[in-house]
Amino acid sequence: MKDVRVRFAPSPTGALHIGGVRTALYNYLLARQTGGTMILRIEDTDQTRYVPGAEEYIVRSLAWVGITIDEGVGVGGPHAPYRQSERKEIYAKYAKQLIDNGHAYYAFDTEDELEQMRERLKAAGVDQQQYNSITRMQMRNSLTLSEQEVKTLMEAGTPYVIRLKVPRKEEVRLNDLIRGWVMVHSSQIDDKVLMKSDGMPTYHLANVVDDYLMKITHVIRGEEWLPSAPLHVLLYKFLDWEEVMPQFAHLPLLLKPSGDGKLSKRDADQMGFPIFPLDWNDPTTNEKAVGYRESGYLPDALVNFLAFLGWNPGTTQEIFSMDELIKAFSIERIGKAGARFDIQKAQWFNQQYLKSKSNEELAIYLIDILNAAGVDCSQEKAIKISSIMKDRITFPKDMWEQAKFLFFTPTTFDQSVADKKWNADAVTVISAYRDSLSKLAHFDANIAKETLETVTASVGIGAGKILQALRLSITGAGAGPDLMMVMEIIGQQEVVKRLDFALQTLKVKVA
RNA sequence: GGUCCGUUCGUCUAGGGGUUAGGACACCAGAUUUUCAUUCUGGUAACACGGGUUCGAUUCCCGUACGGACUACCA
Repeated sequence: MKDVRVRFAPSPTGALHIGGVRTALYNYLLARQTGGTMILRIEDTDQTRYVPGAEEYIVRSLAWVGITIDEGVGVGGPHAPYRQSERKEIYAKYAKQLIDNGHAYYAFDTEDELEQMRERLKAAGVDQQQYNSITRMQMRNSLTLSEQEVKTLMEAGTPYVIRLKVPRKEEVRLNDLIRGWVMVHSSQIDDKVLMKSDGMPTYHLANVVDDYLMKITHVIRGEEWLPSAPLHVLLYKFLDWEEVMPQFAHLPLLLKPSGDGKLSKRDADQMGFPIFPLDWNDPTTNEKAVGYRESGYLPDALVNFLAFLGWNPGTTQEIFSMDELIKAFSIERIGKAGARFDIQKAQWFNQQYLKSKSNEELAIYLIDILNAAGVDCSQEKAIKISSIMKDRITFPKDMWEQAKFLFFTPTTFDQSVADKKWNADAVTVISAYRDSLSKLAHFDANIAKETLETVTASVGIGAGKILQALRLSITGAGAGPDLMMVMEIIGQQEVVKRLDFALQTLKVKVA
């Protein structure tokens, strides 16, 4: 195989969608596996949809998930510029070439005229209302107008577009890497606009020209492009680039959790999960969206999850680092059917990745979170907290949110637990335990435990019977991480203080 | 409507002419845990339908149904 060159080519119309991240990932995996080149190209040919900050957002998002770019916007390269708006003249040149070769033509039809044509066809019961080999002969273009008329119109500054002259009868074939041969009859393809009246190319022309000039070998993109792929094949042919045409791989779509339709921001909002990799403030609507990063997803976990949405290695291994993905990836093993987006699976991956981290690593996350919450914490203490919370969390922030009692003395107690477990025995043991603890010269989890055993033995009440009451008095809740470690983290004095408080507050019909 | 693509447990999927149709998530149950969580064990659960081809189809072929994408001077 020639040197693989792939590209990710988003348009900067907003934040990068999670589906786009997956597309970028598959491109990246193929590039890295083959020692090829990963290119980032920005498809900003629609000036009306340009959103400030979107391009930068895309670059930052890719960097966050660990997709590095070899060539393109932000890094440069031999085929610069990589922003299509800066390549206007290039497309114009090839459009002109197509016209000279009789494969394209100028069209002067106004929006109203196009609308009228569609209405007319619809009224006549024609299946497809398109600008094609038949209808173009009834429109105002350089095929129906005389050379002189065309010249006059253009000199008068009449707006015009350039359209592809799609042949009337031709079988267009394309061998998709994922779907096999796809055949479409040219009569089904309309005379797509190649150059818009503002002098910018449309996606179709720009993408073919750039892929050719940038020597792209594999076009890996979403399935929504499949219907227009035959058009692109036609373009390669008319430009005489057929032999170097890239291979196509149209990825199955990421579907809503309900399964009906492409995953959209709306669905994500409704179901309460992120759709963008990073936080995004839309400058046009002023809407704020929370990203995967800010929600507490680890980039490795997100990547692992995304990679498995539409692809699998054929083994039972589920956890893959980026390097392992690079080794295992293959286009052949990409599925054909759309994959529903299941956020629960993403959470499971996140949990797995979190669990595989060392306490020291987790402590770093925790300290960040605590700082943001304005809470002080030593590294030593953060490491201990990480160790007891590690197996109970899905997101780093859980270490804080589920363990606030480590920092604040509880002021209330879970009533249902109190009702069930706070009884005379509990009061007896806890009172005695409080007294023993207060006299200790040294204190840690082990000592706390030994002391409890001694106390329960001496009063003849099983530790199991009162442990939940003890937990309640220390944490305010009936469930939580290892209680002895909790006591060690809180410290002797604080524990005694809390026991006093609980004994006073929960005082029960002890007698 | 037209064109194209698709269809294995609820979800992601493996598999493939003869299998107890495998795994993972989720769910349920049991064990461990002083609790919850983790972990372990077990369980419920799938080849859309109809024809063909075949000794035999979930697997191959053809239809049907259903779903999706596309159908702009948007990408």
